[in-house]
Amino acid sequence: MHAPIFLVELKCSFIIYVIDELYLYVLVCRGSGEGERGHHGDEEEQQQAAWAEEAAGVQPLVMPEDGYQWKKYGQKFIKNIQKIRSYFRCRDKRCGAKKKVEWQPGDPSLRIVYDGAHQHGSPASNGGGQDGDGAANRYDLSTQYFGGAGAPTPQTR
DNA sequence: AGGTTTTGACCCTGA
DNA sequence: CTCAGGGTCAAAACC
Repeated sequence: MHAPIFLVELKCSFIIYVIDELYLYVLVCRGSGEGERGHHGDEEEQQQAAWAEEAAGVQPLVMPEDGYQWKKYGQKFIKNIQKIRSYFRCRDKRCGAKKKVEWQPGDPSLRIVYDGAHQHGSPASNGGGQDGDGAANRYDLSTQYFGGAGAPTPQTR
């Protein structure tokens, strides 16, 4: 049923499947695009980064930018699929667009599900806009994994 | 001081 | 009717 009706390749790193008008699946495959990370910060940061890397598979997971600005409002470990899912919502209140990003610890691929359509133009492609900052929302998912799923979100309800 | 992100708890839906 | 899973909200901490 969910047959991709559209396929786009981005920089050989991203493959986007448009399943529906409102749903978009993105698979991030880190094959040749090796990002350098020789960052030296505090000891704690290094330690956490190391743990995060180890947990995430030694590869940094960064949410691909799509020109929109998102605000994270939740994260959960979906044990059914053994993946961590983060919930994002468009910064624009007028816009009811939502976004779910899920990834598997130790797996460099991401799956992004767009829910709903934006009611405004892309801030990044706005010629005379005010913001136009599409590179602002960089979510390092690997660190999030460390914080959110270190203990598979007990969620003892 | 303001805004954003993170974490935990609560609520709702489906099986 | 009960249990489990998923999603959202709210408060606290950090930048």
